[in-house]
Amino acid sequence: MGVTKRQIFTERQNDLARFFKVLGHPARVTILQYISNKNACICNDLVSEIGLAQATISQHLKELKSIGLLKGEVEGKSMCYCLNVEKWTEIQNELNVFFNTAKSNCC
Amino acid sequence: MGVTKRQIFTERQNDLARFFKVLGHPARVTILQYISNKNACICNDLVSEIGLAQATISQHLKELKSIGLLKGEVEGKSMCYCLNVEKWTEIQNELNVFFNTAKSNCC
DNA sequence: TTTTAATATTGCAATATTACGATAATAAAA
DNA sequence: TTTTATTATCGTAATATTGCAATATTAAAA
Repeated sequence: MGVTKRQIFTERQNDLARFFKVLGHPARVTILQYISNKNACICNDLVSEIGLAQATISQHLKELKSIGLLKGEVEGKSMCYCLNVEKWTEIQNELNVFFNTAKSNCC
Repeated sequence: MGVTKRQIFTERQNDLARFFKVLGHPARVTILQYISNKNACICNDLVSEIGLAQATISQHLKELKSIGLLKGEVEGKSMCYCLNVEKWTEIQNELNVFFNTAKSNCC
């Protein structure tokens, strides 16, 4: 056992769950807050800002990139990460549709 | 290793992540959709509707209850689950604040 | 070219999650 | 009281996630 049975759900259900799941870690929430706060994009400051090892931060950034929430660009010898605002808005809208649909059906 | 370091994050960051995490499974997304669709509250239909064992569904319901998204009431020999609309709205608002704050800081 | 700085990847250990069968608990029905 | 139906909990196996040290990669600087 132990395998999530994705095949019994719709693509939309799986996609929604995937978005929620990636956002479902305090380090990733914090990374997103930090990057958006700095306006300018951020790279390794996260390591000193958040108390996690460089390898760990890098993994979390990878997850956030995997759903398109972050864009990373090479900037000299470091990486410049910034919010992908289009995707950000798209996901926010998706989640609101999910919430509003449920609410309107229910009550 | 393997333990999420919650102590290095704020309560709000942990709370947000917790909401996202609970919603981050396709079975739980599906359960919420199903319950809200039926308007009337639902209990064991979920087991036949979704292709998961009764014990598994029960665990997922427990998770959803743990963040207050569902209310469960005894109804004869079965349980009647329904959306906790106040909590639903509250969480939706929290998530929107998170999304909007990031967006307005960033761009 | 060699060094340095920043980031990514690999490999591993610890922990958490997912799922299910078996069983317990609960309440109505017989 | 006994049976039946429904839901919860326990125990366990499989898988996934988290975190870090060590190492690789990459590009500027010396």
